[in-house]
Amino acid sequence: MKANSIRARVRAEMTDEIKEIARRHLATDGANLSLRAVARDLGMVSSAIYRYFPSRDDLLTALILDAYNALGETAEKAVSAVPPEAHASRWLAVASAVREWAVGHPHEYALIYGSPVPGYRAPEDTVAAGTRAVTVLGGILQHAAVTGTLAPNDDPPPPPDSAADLQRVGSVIAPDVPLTALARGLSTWVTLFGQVSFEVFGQLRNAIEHPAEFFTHQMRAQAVYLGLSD
Amino acid sequence: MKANSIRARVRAEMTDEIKEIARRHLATDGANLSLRAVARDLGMVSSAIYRYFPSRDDLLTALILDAYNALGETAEKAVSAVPPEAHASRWLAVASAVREWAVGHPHEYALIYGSPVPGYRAPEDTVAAGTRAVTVLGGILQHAAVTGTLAPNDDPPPPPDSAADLQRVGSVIAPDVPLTALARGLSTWVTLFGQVSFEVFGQLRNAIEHPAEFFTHQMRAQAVYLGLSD
DNA sequence: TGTACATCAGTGAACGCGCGTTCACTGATGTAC
DNA sequence: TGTACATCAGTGAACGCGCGTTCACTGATGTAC
Repeated sequence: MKANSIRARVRAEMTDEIKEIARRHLATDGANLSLRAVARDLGMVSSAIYRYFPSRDDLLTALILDAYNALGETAEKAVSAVPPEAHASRWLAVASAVREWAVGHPHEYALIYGSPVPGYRAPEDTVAAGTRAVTVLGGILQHAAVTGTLAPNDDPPPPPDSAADLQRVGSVIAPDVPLTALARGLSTWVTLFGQVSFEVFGQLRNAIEHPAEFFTHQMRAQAVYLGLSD
Repeated sequence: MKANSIRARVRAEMTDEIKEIARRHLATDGANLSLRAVARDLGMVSSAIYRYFPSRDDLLTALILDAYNALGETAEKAVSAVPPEAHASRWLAVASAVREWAVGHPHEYALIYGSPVPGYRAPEDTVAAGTRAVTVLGGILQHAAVTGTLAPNDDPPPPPDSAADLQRVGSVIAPDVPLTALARGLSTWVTLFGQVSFEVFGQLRNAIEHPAEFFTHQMRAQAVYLGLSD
């Protein structure tokens, strides 16, 4: 039993090491990661990897899952470091944490928010992990709504199909947030990732030379747009 | 001379056909497109392609350039179909055109707005082609500003570095638009592409089931945010 | 207008390489009695 | 506690494949006199 758990621990460490090296290879190979190259860096023969991952795609799936969870955890940690009533600051903390993680892990970010890998179909559990981060924003809006500090807006109501979509999304993570505020929430969420993608993917080159400052300024404006304050 | 131009025309047609087939291959291979597969589909031997493109990377560059220009042209056409004073409608037309092009050409969209291709460095002329689309939004804002119909906002002024960035960007395409409006413009631009990327890259799956309607609603809100009206 | 020559498109073989995955194997580590 | 057996990690060879690029070539098309 004890001996068995040692074996299990070694196995877990080895699995982590494989993923760690594979992550490093994302920088050079992108999503068409080479198992053999990873094995080479590990000093093993390529077939040895099959003791840990049944195929290349499974290794990729593990990396994707890890990336979603790392980003989700980052967002959760960032939000919990700010008092719950400081809604605007909470939002700013989440947004900055997302950006910093992405800038610090550009290839992992590309894996989950970049072009889909052709021929690769993400399993269900990655989808679940992918919702951790949005849920954090939902929580902020919900808290602001129930404490009566969410500034109202006079946007026109969303059209019926969108209203249904928003209702469904909101019912899980932010049931007390009005539809028009939810719409703004999603818009802001999209803006956050649009901003991060533009920066990480190099779309701001020759335009914005101080992306961090610009980002903060834009996200502060989004806090106002969302109706959040401290 | 005349005979020469026939040869030139045939050559141009062949070049187009290669690119056309290569574009089709983007769907299955993504950015690591196979020259040999393209040649196979053309019914030629793989080395024949080298008569038209000096290397695989040059073919890729041509595709990227074409994609930027196709998107830019789409945006320019969309805007010119709406009267210049109808600023909100012009914006909506541009946004919808961008989305429709992206949804209709998802792999070309991924090529220019997705994850950067590892090891590939885009030449300068692609950067220039990449600005065609934003320039259209700049033109709308500029027209609204000079005709005095751009609704003012009371945003705080951007911090110094961002102000300089915005100044530089704006001086070319929208010199009479105030800085805070430029900041909103960029934010909206980012939101547009964030929204499109989320849809095309499948990030909205299991959330927004009617993306077209949702998109229009969001872009209408952005028109208000920008201070545009008809 | 007719002919000699130059240009060009496309061929086919070859180079050297890397890839994912399978399989029978060795030897070490853990388990059961 | 000691031994026979089962489990497991890692090896090394092999399979069948695809890739980008080069090169000497053939034959058709265009150019110059």
